[in-house]
Amino acid sequence: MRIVKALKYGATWQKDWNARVTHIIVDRGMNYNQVTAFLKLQVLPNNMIMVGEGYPADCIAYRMLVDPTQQRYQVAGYIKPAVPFAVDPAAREVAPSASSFSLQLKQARRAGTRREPQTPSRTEEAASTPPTLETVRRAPRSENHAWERTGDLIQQDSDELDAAIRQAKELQHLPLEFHKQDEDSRPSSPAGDEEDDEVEHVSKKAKMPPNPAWQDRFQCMQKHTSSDSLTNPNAATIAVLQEMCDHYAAMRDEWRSTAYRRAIASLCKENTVRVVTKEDAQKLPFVGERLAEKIEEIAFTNRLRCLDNARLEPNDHVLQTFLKIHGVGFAQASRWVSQGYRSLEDLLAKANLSENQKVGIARFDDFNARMPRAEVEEHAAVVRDVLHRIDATFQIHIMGSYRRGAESSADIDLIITRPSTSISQIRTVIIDTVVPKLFNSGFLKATLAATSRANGTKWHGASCLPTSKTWRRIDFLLVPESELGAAMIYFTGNDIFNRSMRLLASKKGMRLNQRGLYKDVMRGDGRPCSRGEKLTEGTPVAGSDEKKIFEALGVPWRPPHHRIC
DNA sequence: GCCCATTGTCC
DNA sequence: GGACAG
DNA sequence: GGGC
Repeated sequence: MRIVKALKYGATWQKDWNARVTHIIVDRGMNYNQVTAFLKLQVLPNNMIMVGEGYPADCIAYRMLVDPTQQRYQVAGYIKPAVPFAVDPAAREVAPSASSFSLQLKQARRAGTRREPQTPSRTEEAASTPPTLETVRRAPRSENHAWERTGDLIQQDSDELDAAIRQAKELQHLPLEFHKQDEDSRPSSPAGDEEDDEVEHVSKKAKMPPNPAWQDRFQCMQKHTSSDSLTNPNAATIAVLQEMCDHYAAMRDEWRSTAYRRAIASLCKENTVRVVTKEDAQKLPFVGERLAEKIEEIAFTNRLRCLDNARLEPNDHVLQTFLKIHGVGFAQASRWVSQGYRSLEDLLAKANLSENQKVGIARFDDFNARMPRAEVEEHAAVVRDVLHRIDATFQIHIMGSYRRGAESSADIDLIITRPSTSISQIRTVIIDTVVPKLFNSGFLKATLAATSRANGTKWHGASCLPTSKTWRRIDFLLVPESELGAAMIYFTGNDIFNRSMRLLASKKGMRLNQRGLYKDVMRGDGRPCSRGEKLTEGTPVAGSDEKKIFEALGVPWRPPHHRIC
């Protein structure tokens, strides 16, 4: 990552030891002797600049070549050559012969995100002492170079280097290693968390008052709408955190991204006062020390330095495109990228694709488009017509974002059920009759995941209205009456709300899935309610009625449009 | 140092 | 059994 | 990244 970044700002990267080399950037953890041994040198040539790994980052931050002789860039074991030559003005030019190669720091290409150079994004310590070239004192560049004296050009060990490059490329989607030092450099302050202690006490004593405090931090306990966004005094902070969240999501750092999402949710709830200090921020659930510092930084400076850095990350548009193909996840997308495929056309021509992926590519634009509510209803009506022509007691419920009240939806989620009818009977009708009929009428266009005859409950595919040519993703969930409530919770979502409900259930020794709520679940690690593989399925508590499931879980009822987390 | 939801289907 | 989806 |  550091190499890629430095290249973007105008550095050149020499893969062998040659006359163009001006700086040697040494990884933290390596010392001077290791470097010279690796380069097969007795001693570093006087004209060579050897600095620690933080140097390029600082140069980028300050938009200049900072003084490489500063203490913070010193490599362990390196004794600065006793230079002080008579300071000849000409000699103060930076490496004249080399500068023409690489030493002009250039602007990053993405111009939109840049700002004034005098506010470098570093810690206070660094910011207060902008390094300056004026202090640089070095010997004039010698004519006979060290590598010439040592005889042969060094046969660079390109295997090792290649391995490092491959590794760097593989690591580039991962967390922002680059910013670690930024975040760690701040001394942590003792934070007041007495409130939290009390919360823990309650749960540890295993007393279960009607609504113990420890439950309050679950997403499903709070009502959330999309509406209360612009009135929140923390809206600006939330927006910045959201962008970080999106960034980590794009990097496929699931846990960091959900951490941000949870913190954002807490901040959304705090809609009366503006959270400014990190002490206050840390009192919010899901906000720890580091997020609290970030919130404070945003409140004071209206921006976040590590987000500025994140924006510079080369986001791989090819990867992002591949990820939008139905049936393609991060594993496959990165495999294709590393195989050199650069476009959907490449994939069609060269990659071997699963059937679903073929559909996903052929209907790439269709599946990535959203449809208005009215169209969702039309699709459901087509299915309902066919179903009712067979048996009018079948019921269809439109679920998903539609039920949550969204103005547009990415797909159509339908629950199909019928009173006093077993799941296998429902399945037979749907798979043997309804689906074939819908294919014949031209409504259904493709099957992406068909339910197995034995015990399946879902059917995924694509549908298209006669008045349109855009294929839509459509899902059927086949549900017996006795499980309708649980299925509705499951299929209404959103995903965060579901996970929160299920997590809460497991904390209470129960289990929630699309079939029902179960109690007395024993899990493998001996602790009945926290985690681990379950040993017993548990006994059913509720399933047919959404409200009863909420009730049994101790969650205040929330209509679908308040389940947006 | 581990967990962070759970299940069905595809391959 | 991992990847992917919902 | 937070909670335990």
